[in-house]
Amino acid sequence: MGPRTERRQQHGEESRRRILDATVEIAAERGYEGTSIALVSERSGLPRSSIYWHFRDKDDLLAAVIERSYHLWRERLIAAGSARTPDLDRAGALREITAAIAASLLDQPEFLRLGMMLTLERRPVEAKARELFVGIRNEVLAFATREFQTMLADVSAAEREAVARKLAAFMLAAADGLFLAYQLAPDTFDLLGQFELLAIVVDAAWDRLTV
Amino acid sequence: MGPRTERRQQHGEESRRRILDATVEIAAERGYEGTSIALVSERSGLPRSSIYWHFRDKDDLLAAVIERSYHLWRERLIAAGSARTPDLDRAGALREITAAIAASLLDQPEFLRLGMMLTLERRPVEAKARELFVGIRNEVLAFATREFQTMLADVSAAEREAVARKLAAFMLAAADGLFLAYQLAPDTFDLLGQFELLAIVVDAAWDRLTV
DNA sequence: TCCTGACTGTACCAATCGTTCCATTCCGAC
DNA sequence: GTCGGAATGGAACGATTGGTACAGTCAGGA
Repeated sequence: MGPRTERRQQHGEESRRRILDATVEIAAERGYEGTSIALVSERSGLPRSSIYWHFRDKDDLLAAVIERSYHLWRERLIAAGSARTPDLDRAGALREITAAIAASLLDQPEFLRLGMMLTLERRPVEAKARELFVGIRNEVLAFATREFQTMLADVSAAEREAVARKLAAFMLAAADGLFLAYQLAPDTFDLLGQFELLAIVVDAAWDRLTV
Repeated sequence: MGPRTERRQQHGEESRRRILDATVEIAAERGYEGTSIALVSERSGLPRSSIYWHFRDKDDLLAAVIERSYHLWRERLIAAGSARTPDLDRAGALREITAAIAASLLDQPEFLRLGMMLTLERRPVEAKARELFVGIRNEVLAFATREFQTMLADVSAAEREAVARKLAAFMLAAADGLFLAYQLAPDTFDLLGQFELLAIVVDAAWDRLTV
């Protein structure tokens, strides 16, 4: 890998990035079937043939978009969640977590938008992109479950995992729902306030499930 | 309207129903753009021209589908929610409500599936179908808010409406999220258990918001 | 028997779909 | 300058898209 390939790759990567930028924008607006290669070409300024040079086919392109938007969202979430106040009580910790999720979703909404669309769109030939999202989603759920388990020190080991899993699944699903409601009416839906309520609600459920 | 028109209308209504049946099935699977007239024709067994005889265009067809699936779901929800146990405490009442919602969604999932897809799909030319769903959704929210207000007798009138609206918005959004998670993994997601948890959670939030 | 209006069947339209092909351009290495 | 691979440009492909036009079928009323 001399400097030659580096420069060439820089040029190629730049085009690839522009294609992905255009695609994520379109796909988050119009779903899988609504994302046409012609529109991607038009909005990225690159010819159709370039798209097929960088990606095998449409399915491959959409999968790449999911992957990249996931990583962008994940970085944003980690950035928002890293500044944790030490020695916080459970309610406070939950409030910080939900605030971080809300911030990451406001900043990088494309990943979840796209993932939800792929969740709902059940085409006969299952798209690679959908499978990718399902896998990522399961990882996130497993991560949240582990986090909750460490916060459940006072519960017997037997029921700890079950409670943690149930709470994590609920919290993730509820966060999805709040995001969706926000997509429906961004001007009137109080996303941040609802995420605060989510923290309160999970905290309360904690008591009721473990007593 | 003599017997002649009746018979003819019966025939026509039958065709119209078959078209709507096929469309709702396809649209709930593939979204707006994925719903092609050719596929609707094939699955309903009626020629394309009949579809255009019954509906002005694709947009009109989709709007009709939304409307009918909403009414079907609504009937199912009312049926599930009408058998309310008298003199139940708040927690019990909430559990009955969430159970009714869960049952209606399991029985008539198409309405919410379709509505969510239209919520996420933001095409430049806003479809009539989407506006219809937004309107229905606002009605449901208003209804839930009113119901909650009557259950908030112990709260001062000033904050009663605000609290009821916030709780109703949260409950609806969370229900959407649970439904979505179930769509993602119907085999592993415990929809009924999660809806029970939703009842518990809203009951707990009630105390914390009104104290 | 003929008329009428609801519905069906066929053919057609321009536009767009995803994809392929291939000639051309670009640019660093030699 | 020449070579080679990365990348672009443009044309073309067969299939499918939503939509229109129109003739034909059918049943019931006059």
